[in-house]
Amino acid sequence: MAEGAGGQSLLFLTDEQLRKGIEAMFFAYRGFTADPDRILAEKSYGRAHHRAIHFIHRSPGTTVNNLLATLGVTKQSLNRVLRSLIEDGLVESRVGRSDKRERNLYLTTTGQELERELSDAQRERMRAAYRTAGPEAVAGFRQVLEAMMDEDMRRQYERLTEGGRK
Amino acid sequence: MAEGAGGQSLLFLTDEQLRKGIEAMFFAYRGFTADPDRILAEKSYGRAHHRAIHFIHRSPGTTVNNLLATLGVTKQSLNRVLRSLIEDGLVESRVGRSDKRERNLYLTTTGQELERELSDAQRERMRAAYRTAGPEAVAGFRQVLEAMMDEDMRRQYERLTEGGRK
DNA sequence: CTTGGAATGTCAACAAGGCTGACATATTCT
DNA sequence: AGAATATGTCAGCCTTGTTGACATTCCAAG
Repeated sequence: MAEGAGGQSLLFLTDEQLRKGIEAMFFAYRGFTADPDRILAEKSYGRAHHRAIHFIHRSPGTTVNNLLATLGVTKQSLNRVLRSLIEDGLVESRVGRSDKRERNLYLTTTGQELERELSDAQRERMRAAYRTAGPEAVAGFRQVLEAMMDEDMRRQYERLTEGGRK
Repeated sequence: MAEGAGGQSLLFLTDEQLRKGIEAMFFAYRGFTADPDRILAEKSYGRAHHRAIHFIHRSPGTTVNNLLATLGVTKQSLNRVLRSLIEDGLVESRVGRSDKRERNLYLTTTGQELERELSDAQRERMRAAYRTAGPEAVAGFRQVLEAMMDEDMRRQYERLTEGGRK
């Protein structure tokens, strides 16, 4: 039953299986953001701030335009978040060296501290999930997620993970 | 190097691996919601409407309180969304049979059509990802997602997937 | 029967964080 | 010199989350 031409079972492609995957994504993403959200709420920041901090940490010196592309929001939206982070002394914006129109973004010491706190919390949940599921499951997890991305996002993602710091 | 007491490699639990998983979740979730978002934008609905429609479809006759617990929002927030769906004739709200304080929620024919359109789009991307990654990867994907949920969410999730329609 | 509590709905106000459009400024490229 | 680029900013709008207050309706305990 439901055997493909190559004799391989395609039961994992039924609507029922796909629906389970969809609902798993929904609930898991809530868990994924829950811990940072709690920390951020105390400091009256939101997810938008977290995302900005995360990617500035990942690519220190990145420009505003780069960040816009990674986050997929408008400059007005990002600017609001960025302005508050700069005012609060978590992010530093330096005029570009070669091209003075650009602003290079860096985390300050305070910014790095918050980044640490947030990513520790998020990593801790991830680590627990990984440990529970085991290495083979983790490999599959990443494969499916990568296949689920849009082309542009996959490029962003690969640029980050391959070219990332060692 | 990095071998546990049982001789099993723990390299998949390094901060680097965890960070990749975190970023994969971020980008994949964008892809996950992209197709429904496009359809919803045309009809001037948002993700909140999609979520309500999805879970009413999954559990026809569910009460408002049930839906609140599943979605994790306040009744006021849900009520706004629900009201517009009822006004537009996508959702029907019937007074409860045994307990008349409760409202039982159902999709109308029109509501079912939109649900179909949305879930077709979302399933299509899921199917493509599943097919690319293969059945073993899918099993791992689900395992990690389930391990990532909060207790309450996992209960919600299991109640849905186990007790769900056949 | 009355009263307390539960479930629901509604109104108002507010905030975060998306969006668009328009415009200013500085800088670089042609 | 003029066009294009990168950024910032102002104003206004939308969705979707929040809290607080209050009305209604119904069930169940006293």
